[in-house]
Amino acid sequence: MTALDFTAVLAVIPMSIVDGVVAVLLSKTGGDAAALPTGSLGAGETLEAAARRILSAEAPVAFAYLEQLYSFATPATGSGPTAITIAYVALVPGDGFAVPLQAGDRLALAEVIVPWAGETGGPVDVCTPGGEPLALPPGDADILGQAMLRLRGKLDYSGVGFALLPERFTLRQLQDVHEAILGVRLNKPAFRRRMLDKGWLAATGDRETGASFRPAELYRYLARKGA
Amino acid sequence: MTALDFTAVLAVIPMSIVDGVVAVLLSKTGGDAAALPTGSLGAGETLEAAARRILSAEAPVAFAYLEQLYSFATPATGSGPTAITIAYVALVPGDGFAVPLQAGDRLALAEVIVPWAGETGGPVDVCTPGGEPLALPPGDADILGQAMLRLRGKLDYSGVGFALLPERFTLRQLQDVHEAILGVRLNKPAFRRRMLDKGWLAATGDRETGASFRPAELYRYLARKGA
DNA sequence: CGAATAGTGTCTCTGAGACATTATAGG
DNA sequence: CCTATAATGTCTCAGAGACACTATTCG
Repeated sequence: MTALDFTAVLAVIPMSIVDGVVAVLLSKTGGDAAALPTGSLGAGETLEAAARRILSAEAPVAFAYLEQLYSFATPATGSGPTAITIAYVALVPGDGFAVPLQAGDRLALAEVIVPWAGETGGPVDVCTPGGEPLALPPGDADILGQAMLRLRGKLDYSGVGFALLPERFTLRQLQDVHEAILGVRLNKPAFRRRMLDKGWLAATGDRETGASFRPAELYRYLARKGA
Repeated sequence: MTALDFTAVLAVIPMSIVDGVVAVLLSKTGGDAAALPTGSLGAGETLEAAARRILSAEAPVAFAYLEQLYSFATPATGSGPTAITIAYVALVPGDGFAVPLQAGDRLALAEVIVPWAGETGGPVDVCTPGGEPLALPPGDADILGQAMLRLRGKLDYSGVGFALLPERFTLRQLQDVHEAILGVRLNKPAFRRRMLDKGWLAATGDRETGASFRPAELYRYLARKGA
């Protein structure tokens, strides 16, 4: 068997929590159409380095936690060579989507609607913050569904949730992240106990400001391996 | 950025449970050295089809459940192009390793030794059934570690364990699979309750034969989506 | 009947949901 | 004092570990 040549494409999924729901940054491709940001792998580049470079070019967020999702081969269509696409999830903390969205109009903020419960799996829908459905290229809805499935599965044993929060956060913010990803409402006392019992959190002693009610305490995430 | 050309390699990890421990089939590369079976992606081939073809060529087992594991780019070393390697896990049921091992001497049966507990992650060691350590190419121990991590993580919510068992099996065999993958001993009554409560199993009414003691009932796995 | 393993009943402990109660900020 | 939310105490229930016990097959 001889080694054939292929093109290598990376698809990056910039994800964050915006207004209490899971949101992604998409490249505008038309009026009500958008697509995942993509780019080509460079020679001598690792996959993660390429994903980070493409994210900076297409959706320049200040910081993101990257995790490889899935790879697939798109068989050659007539002329061109077969393309290998490697999908990466980029978890953006806090309100990191605000800056790239203001910087230009190439990007579209999209809300992710998960039409299945638990860890069933399958494609998801996306719409604008106003509720208008967005059209995606074939395959992108499945990739986004895989990303949601991965997030739901890793949420309560791996600390991916903290990649979506700022350095210091309240337990209510942490619960909002979990509820947005899981798509269910959680019990507050039980959630607090479970999080604190894991030993991943350190109280800072400081409290949030600007609230017109009792301010919540701010916590830090004690980084563990495996994100 | 122009699209560059890369070579695409698939690495397949044939895994099974042999004598109560996790075992892999490796290609012999020397006296005490072995490597994961690999092959090139063909034009117009999907990744899973290529992995299945390579498995048939390198380690011809009768049946295997395939699952994509991870992809990485090996930067070009001087002359050749950058290689993209996509790793697949092939779960082989029952004693499916027996036939390919007898068919030739290109293959080595190796036992996987996991030096970390739980879902810590990291490279693993391999040795012959006799206990002799086997040398692996750089990176292969990490890929095998990722495979073990994936198996441990998916074991109790996804039914991957059943891909390592024959069509009909006893609850003791199922428990042996779980104990081999998790590397811990499990409580029998609790394990039985948990498995039966999931609703994934159907009793066949038949019992195993050949035992010199009370024969156990045989169960079937009620296939669910997501393997 | 003895040996070996299959399969079950029961106690206990832990973790989580539900609900009520107390605490603390601004207006 | 009122309101809204933070934070906690307590009851209850479900799931799992531990352990002992019964059941069934072969020799």
